[in-house]
Amino acid sequence: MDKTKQKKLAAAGFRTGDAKDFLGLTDEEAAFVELKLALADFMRDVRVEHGWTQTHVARLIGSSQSRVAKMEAADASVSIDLLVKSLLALGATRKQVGQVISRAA
Amino acid sequence: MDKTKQKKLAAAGFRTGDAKDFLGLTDEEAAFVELKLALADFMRDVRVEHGWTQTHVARLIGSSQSRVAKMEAADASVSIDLLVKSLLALGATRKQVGQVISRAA
DNA sequence: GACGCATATGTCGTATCTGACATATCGTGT
DNA sequence: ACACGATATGTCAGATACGACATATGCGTC
Repeated sequence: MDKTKQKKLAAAGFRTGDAKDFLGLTDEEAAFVELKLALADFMRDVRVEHGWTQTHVARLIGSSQSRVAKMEAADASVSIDLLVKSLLALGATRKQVGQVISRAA
Repeated sequence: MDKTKQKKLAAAGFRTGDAKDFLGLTDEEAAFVELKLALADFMRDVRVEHGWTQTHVARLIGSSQSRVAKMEAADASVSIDLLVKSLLALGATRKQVGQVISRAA
């Protein structure tokens, strides 16, 4: 597993290296986490491409800078609902969201 | 708006015909609801194609029949997280989920 | 190395989602 | 008309996600 992904999975609430994950992380769970990471990355891409700060994005979507940071980090406390709603609020289309999810890691 | 979609939007917690919706339902909100409806429909398709009852699906995903019914109805109380997790647990792939979301209504 | 700005992390009270249960409605066979 | 399996709807206590705030870390510029 490459280091970047490992770091992100860790941030998402899964620690690589302890027994539970290697033994118990099912295919669905892995797919779910990667799907969430893809949305989080896309969220950051959209923001950076517009040259926006996290604080500005927070204003646009009616949230706070800290939550935006957690969204981009795919923190365990952020839902896919929030990511999708936020992306749509930032101007992404439903089609784009679907494509981001479809794309293989 | 066709009657079927109208009924579903209503079930999803939006009542057509009152002022708030026609005045205040933004494009993002509409896109979000339709995205959720697409997942709900897909959930039903997967179940029916396998010839499963809602009770059986509930067992497979560790939930209850009533929640499965609400998922398929895109009830306001079900999250996209739950829909996606459930679909993955039923054997749908991340790619399929993305395609369902991408597809236009 | 102090300042300013952007991003990350921790915590908290409240709001929303969850599975479960009860119960209602539908559909179909007898 | 009745029974019965499947699906829908209402409700609730506990679980989880939310925005907000405080604070920490990074990172250029002076």
